[in-house]
Amino acid sequence: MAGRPTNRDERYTQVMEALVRCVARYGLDGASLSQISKEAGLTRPLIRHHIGNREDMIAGLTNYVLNSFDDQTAAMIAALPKDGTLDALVDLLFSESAITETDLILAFAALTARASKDVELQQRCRASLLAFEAAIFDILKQEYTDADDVKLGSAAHGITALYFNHSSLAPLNMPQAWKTQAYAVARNLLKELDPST
Amino acid sequence: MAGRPTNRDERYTQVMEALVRCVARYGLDGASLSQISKEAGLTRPLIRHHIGNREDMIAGLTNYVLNSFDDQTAAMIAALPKDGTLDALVDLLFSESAITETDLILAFAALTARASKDVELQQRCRASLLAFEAAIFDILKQEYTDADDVKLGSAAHGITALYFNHSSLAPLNMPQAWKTQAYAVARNLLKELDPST
DNA sequence: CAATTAACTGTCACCATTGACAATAAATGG
DNA sequence: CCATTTATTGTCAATGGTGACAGTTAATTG
Repeated sequence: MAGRPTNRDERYTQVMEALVRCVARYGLDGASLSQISKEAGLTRPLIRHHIGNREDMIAGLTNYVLNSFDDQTAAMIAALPKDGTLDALVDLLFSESAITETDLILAFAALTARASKDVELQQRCRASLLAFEAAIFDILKQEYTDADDVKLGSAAHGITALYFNHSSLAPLNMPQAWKTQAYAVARNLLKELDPST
Repeated sequence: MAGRPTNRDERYTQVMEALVRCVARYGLDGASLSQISKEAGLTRPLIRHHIGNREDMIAGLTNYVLNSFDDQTAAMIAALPKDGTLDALVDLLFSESAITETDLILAFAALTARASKDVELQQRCRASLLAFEAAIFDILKQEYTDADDVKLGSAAHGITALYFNHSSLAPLNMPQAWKTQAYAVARNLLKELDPST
């Protein structure tokens, strides 16, 4: 006989989404559990019941952020069309509609800053980042099959850097001209790979 | 008649340097005043005597970080040699010896993340960042006097993004191959400006 | 040496946050 | 309708951090 059905998974993501927003704005230790629970629309004792104490929460956040980032990387590959791949890629990374994912990158950055004190965290963040860069590389490779791998690697690195920088500086609300420049530079990096020039 | 000579300036920078390190590792709210004072080699009541309460400290940090960043920008321009300017620039930004300044960029990033809630901070960070990018632009302009301003702007933007990304991800202790790629991409951006190709 | 000024230390009360637990309400199976 | 399981709420003691102040020591001038 089974009792009341659990909603742990639902509550879990509910809290994690709120936590990502809080961490993006206030840092890993900047928000109290009350603030977080308020952001999640829940009570403080309730999030404790479902997730645990603060330590458990940031452990959960780590998993959530890194998994989400990896999932996003995989989804990015899957979502690209057969033709016009590169334009679609640049749009995907630098369009305004990626606001939700901006908080994820900011939370990733917050974890990154702490990684200097936590070897395991350091390794996991590094792996996710390298996987992202490798994914970009694969996409470029698929488009420019006969290009030099070194050049492809450089382009992938540059685009990754532009993307992280673009997302990390989102809170500064940079002028439109600055944002469009990110587009332009990304395109320039790709253009240089084009064998027709 | 004057009493004991003041050492406020000395203590001030002493605390600020410690604070930059703490903020870089633990975030704006991640370190207690005791930790900070310990990092500075002082007692907690003493840093209060010289600087004030926590609010005063982060206000001081904001000024310190942004001023230091602006100073660094100015010093960067001044330090460049007459010939081989661009190689020197890339070395200056991406060499290993810039470890001290890495914490400054990380602190800058911490302030940036909070800027979404503080309009004045947002403006100041934005101004510093744009000034940095403009400084890079001027350096490039000086070297390639007859190049297109749009292309120069793109290159300046790209180098800035690479530099911030490189510094922000320093805690991840990325592999050497990754770091040298930052060099390579920066050089590629400059190479494209070269009229001889 | 006296006076003065400021650095430095010791200490304490206050308060927000946290962790924990008991009690209640809700939903499901038999 | 009962038993069971879990969500949800209410509440409280303990902890840690903060702010503040009184008191002490050190350095400099006349």
